[in-house]
Amino acid sequence: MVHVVSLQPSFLPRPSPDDQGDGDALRFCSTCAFGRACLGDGYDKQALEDLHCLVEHTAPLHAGDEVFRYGQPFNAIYAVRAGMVKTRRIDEQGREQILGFFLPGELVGLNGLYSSRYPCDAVALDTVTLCRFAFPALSVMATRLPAIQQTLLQLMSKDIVNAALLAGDYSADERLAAFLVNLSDRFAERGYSPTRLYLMMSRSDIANYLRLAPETVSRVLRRFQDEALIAVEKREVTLIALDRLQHLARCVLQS
Amino acid sequence: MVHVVSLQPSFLPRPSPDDQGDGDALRFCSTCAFGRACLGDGYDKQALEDLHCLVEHTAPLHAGDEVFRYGQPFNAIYAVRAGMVKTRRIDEQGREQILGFFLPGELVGLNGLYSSRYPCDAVALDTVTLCRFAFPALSVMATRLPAIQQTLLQLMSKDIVNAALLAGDYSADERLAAFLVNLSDRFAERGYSPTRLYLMMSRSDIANYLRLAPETVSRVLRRFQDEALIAVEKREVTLIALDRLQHLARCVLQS
DNA sequence: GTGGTTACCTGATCTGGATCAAGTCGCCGC
DNA sequence: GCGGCGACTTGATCCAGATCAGGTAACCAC
Repeated sequence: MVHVVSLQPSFLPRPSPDDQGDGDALRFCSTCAFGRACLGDGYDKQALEDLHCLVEHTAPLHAGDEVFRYGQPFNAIYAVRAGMVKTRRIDEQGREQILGFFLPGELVGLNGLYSSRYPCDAVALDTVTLCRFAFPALSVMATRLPAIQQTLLQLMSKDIVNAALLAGDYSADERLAAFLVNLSDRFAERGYSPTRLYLMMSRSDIANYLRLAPETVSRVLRRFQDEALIAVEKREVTLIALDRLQHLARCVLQS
Repeated sequence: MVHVVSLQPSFLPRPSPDDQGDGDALRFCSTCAFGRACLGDGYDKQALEDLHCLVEHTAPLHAGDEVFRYGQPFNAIYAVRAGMVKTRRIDEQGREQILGFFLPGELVGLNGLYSSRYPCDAVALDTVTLCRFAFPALSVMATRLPAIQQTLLQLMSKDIVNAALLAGDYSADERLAAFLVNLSDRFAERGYSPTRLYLMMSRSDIANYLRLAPETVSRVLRRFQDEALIAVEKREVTLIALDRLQHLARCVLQS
């Protein structure tokens, strides 16, 4: 398997002397989807230790590297530690369909559980580091640590709801506004600025994800800028009138 | 809560003398999403008994009745026993968005887990009977009976994959072909004919679900019939050239 | 029967966004 | 500097599917 990443178990000693066993683990884990579970807010010691043994930190991936690939056996899910990941499906005509973008703290790969093969590729958009949670080990652990089961079920449920959002028939304006507001929310959740977004992905990726043409994305961004909703500087977007954007996006995002 | 259905616990005596405690339970359960678990292929007796106590059979709903409603607290998922259910979301403009159709044996309501409120309405399309699995009781049981946890996770994972399918930018022909092939597959899975489909839902519902105009659905069905792919008689559709339909749908359905 | 209602079909027109076709800008290599 | 390349923008044209506007047929109430 050419694209399997090299893994470094988190319980091995690390070079840097100032990290207590795990670099910026505390800072990261507190914003991670599994945060509550990993940090062990009052869970039983043994299970927690097992969970920490289960997690492996991957060596950094670089832009274009694959986390996993369509059709590979599903054997792990990944939490993004740093950088951004996109998932995509290539259909029989060779057309790419982008399914989602994943920020630090978010979980990639849950959709592989059904069919026990990954139903899409996951690709690093820049330099990315990940936490790897092996399956079925994690699922076994979930039976012992109900908080983990709960987290898994909730995250998947959330993905179902989110997937349904983009499926609606919305206008280009609504889609793009929803995209920006959603990113803003997710950045904010993880402790980043909700108004200054750096879009790691290309315009074509955005367009593809929103099922629009790249030209349309350009034009709508332009118009949003003309209407003083946002300021665009290459891939850096500043949300100026978040309220008006939210209003535009309200139909898409209400959930 | 006006719309809560009346429930009849399955372990109470039933009127009909010829059913062994649960009517056509065996026939139904063998095709249900939880089938393996409920029929207890080699699971521990106690857990199985608990599961059967957990399940409640609802009194029949009639066309238009609601199984659950947007915003209600999430407290159960439902397996369809007979009839068909649709889920829908009404957005702020009052526009209806149909999220899915559910056949006998399929599970409705999993998307309520995240947020612990149902994110959509579920409505009976005809006379419908259901099995009700209470939450969080079911989730507690899942920690004791790993097969149930596995089933839950897989079903949700499947929903994620499915939701992504309709989100692609496909032509009206591709969408409708995929819709018919998908229904055919699901009917076949549950032991119904894969070629003679009775579409319980209206043309508008189909159109809405596929993000098309009702007129477009009419026209495409007409064309499919002219091209001898299908035969349409009101709501009864016969798939004549399933292979050609599958070919049309291949980009949408490959998963 | 009549009138009303609901579901569906079909033709004519319109339009949002795709597609086609040049651009511009920044960046890297040399 | 210059040429090439990839990401992005901008304008002109096109088209799949939406919308509009009548239809028909089945069904129910009275």
